[in-house]
Amino acid sequence: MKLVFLGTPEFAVPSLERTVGAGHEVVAVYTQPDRPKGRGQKEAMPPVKEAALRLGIPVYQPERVRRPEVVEQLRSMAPEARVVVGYGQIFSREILDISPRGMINVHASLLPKYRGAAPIQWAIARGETRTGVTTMRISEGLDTGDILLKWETAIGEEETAIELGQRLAVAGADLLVWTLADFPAIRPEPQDDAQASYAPILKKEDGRIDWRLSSGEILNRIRGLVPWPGCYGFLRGQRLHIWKGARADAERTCRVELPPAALRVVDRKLYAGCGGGSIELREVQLEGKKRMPATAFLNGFPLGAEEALA
RNA sequence: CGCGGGGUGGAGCAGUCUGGUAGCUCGUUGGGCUCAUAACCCAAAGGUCGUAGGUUCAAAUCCUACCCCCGCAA
Repeated sequence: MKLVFLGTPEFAVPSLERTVGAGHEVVAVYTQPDRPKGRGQKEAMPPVKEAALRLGIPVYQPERVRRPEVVEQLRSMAPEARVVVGYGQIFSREILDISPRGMINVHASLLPKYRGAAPIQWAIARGETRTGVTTMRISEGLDTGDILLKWETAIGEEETAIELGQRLAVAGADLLVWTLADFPAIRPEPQDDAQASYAPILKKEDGRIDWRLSSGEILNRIRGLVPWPGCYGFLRGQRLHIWKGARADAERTCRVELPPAALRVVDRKLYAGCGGGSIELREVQLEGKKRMPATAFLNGFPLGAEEALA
């Protein structure tokens, strides 16, 4: 099938690679423009662009896809369908109608659950035990299009958003190839809006831990919000990232009871109080420092008796 | 030239402003104590103080250049 691929992040790379691998003719890849990135503000190309260059596919990086000349360019390519995986720009009606089979999207959740920009992270952060990937036809709403295929999987108890993201990227790529192969036979199914939930784009502030939450809720956030924004509190005015936590009673029968946000060292382990109980902080990172095991952190940062996070 | 912090025995840090014997916590090794121990006591090993140059009687510390790591921001 003659296709145009639109995507940007790491998550979209397997979809692009497998689509090509399945024998489809990807005539062009659209992705976000190179942006100054990271420390030093160096220009960096999106992961999908790197993959496309590797595969020898022409890359287009319009500042705005909705501009008339870009729409015209897309139309002139006359693709049978267009595949969208995390492109990062909103499409106009005009664009949606260009190809006969429309635009096919891969979304990292079981729609209509977790519509939006960060379905993987929020599924974990909210304590879901199952999730999946969905292919759908893009409509004008936010992830509201008719569903084509779904694939479901369990979320591991210790699985992080990074790990789940990698799994779902591959699963999504497979599902996409299936969808393209069976396209004429698939009956698009409208989403049940009553069942919908949202996974809004993550903000730095989403990582700030509310220590009144239960230990389970906090641990879910720690797993779900990696690698960004991560979960954090403030210790003596400095940001302290919590990269890895564990149930306080995981290995021992003694529970450590602390008031919310209080920090305490027991048996060389670092505990933080939360709503009803506490969690063990396994891996932390003080602002400007490297991430390190809590034991290493404690060696160079002796904690007072009344220390607490804010 | 986006803002900022940092590179000191195996790990995490102090010491740098006010040059002059390299220190702390932990780990490691040996020994002791103990029914026992990740606990406690004693002892030991282990560092060209990121790299290169400069200033100085003397540089981890002051000056110059470079390399690497990290937080913010995007």
